[in-house]
This record gives sequence, structure tokens and C-alpha cells, in this order.
Amino acid sequence: MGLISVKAGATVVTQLELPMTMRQSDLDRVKALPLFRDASPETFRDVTAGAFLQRFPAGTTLLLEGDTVDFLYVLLDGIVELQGSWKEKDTTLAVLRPVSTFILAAVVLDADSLMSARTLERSEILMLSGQALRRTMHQDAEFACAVAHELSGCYRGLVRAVKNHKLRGGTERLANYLITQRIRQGMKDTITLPHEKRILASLLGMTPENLSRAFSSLSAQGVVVHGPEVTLTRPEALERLARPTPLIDNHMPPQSRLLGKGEVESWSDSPGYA
Amino acid sequence: MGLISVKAGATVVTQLELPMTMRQSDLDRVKALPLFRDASPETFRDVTAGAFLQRFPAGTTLLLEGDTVDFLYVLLDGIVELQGSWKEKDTTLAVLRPVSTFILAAVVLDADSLMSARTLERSEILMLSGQALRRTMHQDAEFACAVAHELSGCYRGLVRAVKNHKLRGGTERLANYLITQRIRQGMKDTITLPHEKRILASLLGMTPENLSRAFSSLSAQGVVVHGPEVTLTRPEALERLARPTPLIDNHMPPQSRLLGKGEVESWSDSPGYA
DNA sequence: GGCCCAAATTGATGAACATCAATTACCAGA
DNA sequence: TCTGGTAATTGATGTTCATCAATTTGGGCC
Repeated sequence: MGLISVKAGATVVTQLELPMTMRQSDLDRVKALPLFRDASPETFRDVTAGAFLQRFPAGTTLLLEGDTVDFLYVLLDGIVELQGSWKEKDTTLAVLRPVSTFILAAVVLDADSLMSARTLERSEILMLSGQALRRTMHQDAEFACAVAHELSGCYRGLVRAVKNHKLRGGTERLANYLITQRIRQGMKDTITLPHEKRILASLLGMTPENLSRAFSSLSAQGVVVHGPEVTLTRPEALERLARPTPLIDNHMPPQSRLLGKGEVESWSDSPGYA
Repeated sequence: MGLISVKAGATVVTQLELPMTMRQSDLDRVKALPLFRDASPETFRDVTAGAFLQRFPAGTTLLLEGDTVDFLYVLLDGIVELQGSWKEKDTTLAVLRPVSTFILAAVVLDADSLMSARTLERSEILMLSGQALRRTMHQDAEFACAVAHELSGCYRGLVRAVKNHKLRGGTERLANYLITQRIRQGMKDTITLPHEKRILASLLGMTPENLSRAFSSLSAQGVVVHGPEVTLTRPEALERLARPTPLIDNHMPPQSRLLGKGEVESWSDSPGYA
């Protein structure tokens, strides 16, 4: 258990690294996740049995498309990008921030991953045994329900993504992205893009060049860009163009995690877990 | 319970119709679904309590985007299309054939539907109480696990769909669609398109005009179209263009339902349930 | 400060795709 | 068999988007 194999970049590197002993505060953050919030102490103990905490440098590939999945990953600190690829191209499916789980669906089915995962920044990741998770689901109906809830939220996030892509053009997707960010960042007039523009471009399904041009075409709606700061001087005009709808755009504010249980669907940046 | 409200076309029609009494053979087909295959007799009784069978003419809207979802739908006969819309446009998310369940995710979360459902042909649909389903999940961990499995399969179907759309062009999507159909239809050289071309176009995310042109551009790869019959005279050439991969294309043959339990992910036509 | 590398922007060009219009093919009903 | 209506195809045209190339910008680092 001291020898951990990690894929870094294109090549596979084996490095000697002691699994971190978990801090209680980390455990508390995990316990606060929708997935575990209502779990009994015993269930939580079962599912975290044999779990270990691991730190990865930026740019580390945690998982390649097609890999078999042995763990449920929980991002505690840092940023993780999920991506899919085909024929030399790749596309960003989601960018995750703490605290998020990922590749839950593959773990539940004990199947290969359909996407790659890599750290964008130095990250701290908790790895829970997939086997333990599946076993616990069979033992505890409440926990299995929590998993089903989580999966339902992820599923609906992807339905939104498909509609977003098939029904809207690039500039419309960007406009809606900006409106969503504005709401999530507290309705301030100026928002901060949470990642590099080239990753945002990939998330929105366009090239960096076209993202640039989409931004400048939105200047007609009062969108002003200064590096990662974007000011929305005429939000109404932007909304008229964007036509956001709750049937596509999930405007939930980030603090929704504190809400009771009704669940607010999945979340992170753009739909998509695993 | 004799008065059932059904949305037909754009308007809402209330019609008096007796819920059908279910045939045993229908119940057997439902019981054979992955969702219910491993359910105990009691669980199956609980979840089908209060269920009723309903026949709808072609073109009936069963559910509109944004409607609250009270039932889990099980398509026993006919064809159902799931679609999403925005700003006068709409797009086909999936075309379902018997035996399929749909809008499971919305039922599990007791949330509004993110897509509309309408019959493409006269259809026979079993409607299971959403409340009963949720209650049963809490009572029976095995059943909750079955729901989680089903949702995971649906989720992965949508991951495939997103990758298909973001990474491939229209002609490539069509080429892969044809290859998938060939496998599903028993590797015969000539396949039958399972729906109208305009629906196929919407499913593949293109206009009917461009689907036509994509077909004719595939004649260079030996694709010959005669109405709904498509002959693949040079499958290898088509594959060279299509470059199918298990990480996007689900080539599972239709009979996979008979397999044990490992699950083979969701299915119907093109990923997507609800 | 000055330097380097990668990200971002801008312009020019071509490919992919949507739209509009005009036939043509096809099927169901009289 | 004719016939009306919808689906399918084909062509012409314009928009959107990707690609390539050339700068420009910006953030670490000596």
C-alpha cells in the first residue's frame, strides 16, 4: 500500500509515497457531502474503510479513458479536469472544485472509465475503495438511495449539457455561462473566470480563438473583458441574448450544499461527473 | 382514477379512459427489465402497486419539459421520442423502443422533467407511481442498487453522447451510427433505419438536408441508400472513416438484456433516458 | 528590469453547417 | 388509380466555426 502507481502525462510513473493519514477536518468535509450527509456512523465507517488521502502535483493524470476504476475519488483541494478524447482531439467535460466526488457511475457499475481525469493544480484527493462502496450500498438502503440521488443529479447535469450543445450556438453558450457565473458569484457586476480561457473554450465546445471572438461580439451586450475579470455592464441586454432557462441552466448558487436534502442536483463547473 | 389528463399536441385534452387491467405477459416483460429482474416478489408487488397501463395514439405528448413527474414510465409497445427544446427549436435526445423505462432520474429526485416525451406510434405504456418507487427504494437496498445501476448506465450513455457531439463531425456521427446499427441488427450488410430520417437527423444533431448530404458523401465509403434500407458494401472503408471506439460507441447487441447482471449500460436508441 | 514561455488575441482563409427555395418521392385515403 | 400532404432530396447562398499564421499580452524567474 506504500507503492502507488500514478499516471503522469503520457507515461506511467511509479512513485513511493506514503498514503496520508487523514485529518479529522477532511473527514468532516467528506461527511458533509450530499452523498454521505445522511449516512449513519457505521455506514460512513464502512465506506471510508481503507480510504487514503493522496496529494498530486498539477498536471497529473489520475485516470485515463478506458482505465478500470478501483476508487471513488473525492477532490478535497485543488482542481481536477475531466476530459474525453477521440482521434488526437480532446474536450473538457467538466472542471471540478472541492468538495466533489467523481467517477461514481463507473464505480457503481465496476466498469471502465469513459473519461480521463487530470489535476489542473496541485490537488488533494481522497480515494475510497470502490468495492467497499458497492458492498455498503447493498447493506444500507439509505446509502444506496443517496447514491441514486447523486447519480440522478449527475444525469440531469448531462441532459442539460446535451441540450446546451445541440440547441445553442457558441456565443449563446458563452452568454449563458456568464449569467450562471454571475449568479453563482453573488450577483456582482464583475465576475472572475474560474479557469484559463482555453479550458473554458473546451468546456463550451469551441476553440480558444472563437471564444475570444465570442467575447468581443458580446461587447454589444455590455460585456467587458480584462484578463480573467469580466464585467457585465448591461445584464438585461445579455439576458435577452442568452435567454436562460431552468430547463438547461442550473443557476444554483454554490452555497446550496448547506441546504437540507431536497437536493439541488449535482454540481461543480458545468454538468458532469463520471 | 378514471379521469386521465393527457397532453395531445400543443393543447391539453382530458379524456375519459379506463386504465387497462394488466396482462400477466406485460407484467412478465416488466419483471424481466434490468431494473426489476432481481427484485423480490414483495418488492415487485410494492413498486407496481397502483400501476396502470395506458394506450396512447401516435403523436401524443406524454410529458412536457418542466412538468412535474409523478410516474415512472415503462414503454411496453410502440415508440417514444424524448426531446428538448429552446427558443422554438427542438432536438431529439432519444428514441425509445420496448421495453424501456424513462424519466427515472426525475422520479428519483421528485423533480421536474428536463425533457418532453411524445409517442411516435400508437403506444402502450405502463405507469408506475413515483412515490411508490421512492418508498420501495428506501425499504429494499437491493432495489435501490438496481436503480443506481440503471442510472449509472443512463449516465454513461449521456457521457458517450456528449463526447460524440463535441468530438465528431456530422458525417462521422452518421458513419458511427450506421456501424452501431449494423452490429445491433446482426451484422447483415443491409440495415433498416429504425425511424424517419428527419428524426434520425435530429438525434444526430443535424438538419434533414445535411443528413441527406452526409449520406451521399458516405457513398465514397460504399454506403448505398434506398429509402429506409441502407447497404454497407464496404464496411472496412466505413470503419476507417468512423473510427468507432468503445469509449464512445455502445455496440452492444439488443439481446444483451438476456445476459446475467453485469449490466451492459442503458439502452434504446442513442443514449438517454431521463 | 529584462527575459522566456505560454496564453490570448487578431486577421485571413476554408470547411462545415444552416437556411431558403424548389423539386421529387412516397404513402394513405378517397 | 388518382390525389393530397408530408418526407426526402437537391441546389444556391450565407452564417458559423475551425484552422493556420502572426502578434501581443501577461506571469514567473533569474
